[in-house]
Formats: sequence, C-alpha cells, structure tokens
Amino acid sequence: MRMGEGVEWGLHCCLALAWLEDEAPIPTGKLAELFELPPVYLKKRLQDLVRAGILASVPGVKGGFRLARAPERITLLDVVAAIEGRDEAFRCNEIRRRGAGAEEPAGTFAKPCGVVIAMRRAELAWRRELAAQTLADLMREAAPSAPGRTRRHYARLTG
Amino acid sequence: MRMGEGVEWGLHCCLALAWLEDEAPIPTGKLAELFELPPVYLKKRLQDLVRAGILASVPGVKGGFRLARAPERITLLDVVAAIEGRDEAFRCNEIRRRGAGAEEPAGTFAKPCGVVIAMRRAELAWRRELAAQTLADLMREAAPSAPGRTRRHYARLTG
DNA sequence: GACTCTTTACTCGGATAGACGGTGTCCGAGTTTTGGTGG
DNA sequence: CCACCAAAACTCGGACACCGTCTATCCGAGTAAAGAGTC
Repeated sequence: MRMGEGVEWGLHCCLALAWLEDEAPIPTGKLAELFELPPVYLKKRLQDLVRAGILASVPGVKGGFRLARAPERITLLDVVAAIEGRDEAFRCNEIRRRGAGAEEPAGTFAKPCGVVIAMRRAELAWRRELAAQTLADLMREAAPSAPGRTRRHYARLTG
Repeated sequence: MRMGEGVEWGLHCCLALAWLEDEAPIPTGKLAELFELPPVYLKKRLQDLVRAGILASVPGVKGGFRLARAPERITLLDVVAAIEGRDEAFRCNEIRRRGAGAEEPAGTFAKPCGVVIAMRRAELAWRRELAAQTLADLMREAAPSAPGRTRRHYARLTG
C-alpha cells in the first residue's frame, strides 16, 4: 500500500502559500522552483486542491494560487482526500459469496463480513487522526525561522 | 491509495483454515476453489504468510497449509504487514531540503518536518487498530453457521 | 514380510508476461492584464 | 486624452507517453507419501 507523492507536495505547497499569504497569488512555476518539483505535474495536483475548495486559482497575468480559506479550517484529511481520492484503501470484493458461498440462500450474507468491518474501523481511526490536525497546527509546530526563510527565497525567485 | 486484493484473500483464507483446523493441511487448490481465486497467485500470497510465520506449509503429497499458531495470537496487522509490506504508506522525500532549502546551513532541518510527524501519527493509529483485532475476534463475530458451512463445502470438494 | 527404489503429487522459489495506476509532458481553449493604436 | 483592439502571460482541461507496481502464469528444484520390486 502506497500513498502518492502528490500528498507531500500538496501539504508543503499549502504551507508555503500560508507563509506567502500577502504575496498571493503565487504562480505554479515559482511554487515548483521552491521545492524543485516538475511544474506541469505539480499544477495537476494543485488543481485537485482547487476542485476540493482548498485553494483558489486566479487566471491571467500575475495569476496563480492562494489558500481559499483560513489555515485553521484546512485539515490534513482535506488535503489527502483531495489529492489521493476519497474511497477506502481496502476494497471488499465479497469473495465470501463466490465459489462455495455462491449456492447459499439469499440473506446468508446480509451482514457485512467481519473483515470489512475491521478494516473500515482501522481506516476510520486513520482519517480521524488526519482530520484532527489543521494546516494552522503544522504552521505552529514548524521552526520559527520557516516563514522568513520562505519569504526570502520567494523574493529571490521574483527578483 | 489502494490496498492489494491479497489482503482480503489472506484474511478469508486464514478464517477458512481456522474452521478447517482438523482437516489440515489444506492444499492451495482447494483453498482457491472455496473462493474462486486464481490458484497460483493465491499461493504466492500464502507463501508471504508462511514467511511471516502466520501459516505453516507442509510439502509432499497430502501437503498444504495450516495456521502456524492459535487464532488468538494472529492479529490483523500481522496478516496485512505480511502481505502488503511493512513500510509506511506515506514516504517522506524531504522536499523541504531541495530547491530553496538546499543552501541552508546543515542543522536547519535537524528535526523531522511536521508533515511527516502528522502522517506517521495517523498511520500509527491505523496500525494500532489493526493490531487490536485478532483472527479469533473475527471468528467470534462471524455468523454461527460459518464453521459448519465451510466444513460442508470443503468436504464436497474432496469427495 | 521387511526393506529399498521409483513414481507421484505436492510445495517452494524464481523468472516472466500483461494490466493498471501513478508520474510526467504537451497542447489547445479560455481569461485577464499589458501595451499599442486610432479617433 | 480616451476608447478600442491586439499581444502576452497565465490557468484550465484534456490527451498522450512512460514507468513501476500489482496481477497472473509458468517452470525447475526439492520433498514426502504411495506403490513396485527385491531379498
């Protein structure tokens, strides 16, 4: 089981956009330069965040991206779900109904099997933990030098 | 993010092996017939469980697989880790060090970034939930007719 | 009848091919700013 | 000086290769039970 790189990109970009709030909007290319990421592909992931209402995109010259709402109201689950998708990692194919279980009378498998229940419970715990942390929490726990560092580096890119 | 089908297969096969404890060992082919699964590929997944010490394989004629220890001592995390691997879903590529962060003095990024910490915390909650449930719990919560059903179907396969 | 050897049936481990999703790039369409042009 | 128009820069959305992983199969090697042959 593996999570795509887009999640890491998205979270760090959201952090950068939060630090650079007053310089917004930030174009994709500058954001990509900050982390040495492929610009076009990064844009695809940022568009996922726009679709989810986490970022807002400004078209035209001097356009770019900005946070669509306050960092306190952006949870990590929001970002993960926007980029990685909303369906569960474990997908039940109901193999208990195939083969031997095929001839059983209807109603035998009315209740979901324990395997699915257990897996769902685990994923729920995962989601709950992600939903409990916001972008603002990440900003608070980051190094105090992070905001200034980001602004300084960004200023050098535009200059 | 997606989990392979092998996890579902492995868990249901472990359940079946628990019900059929007195008929052990059960060959791969019979196990595959029970759920209409591709026999050779299923064997690969069962071998993963053997490597992890969850199942024991008996070679030779009338060989097959059996549980290597009591269902009370097999957690869902054991099965998932054996089949899906033990490394985390979120892999940190330290993109904060690339690009703008490349020229920073060593020691700037001594502490792991908050993104990794948050992700690890969520995955830990997931693992804890999986480790809290054993195969015996699944057996207890299954339909009371399940053991008999499984034994009856298996008897018909051998006959 | 007991022992040994061969056959058989199964597992084990690796090698291999195809399918699928994630990664990455490119291009055309739409939009807004910038800059020029004519009245 | 003002209004209008064209060019530039950017985002948006879709289409397209590439690559790694998952799915699935096959084959040779090893092992244990079953059966045949011999003493």
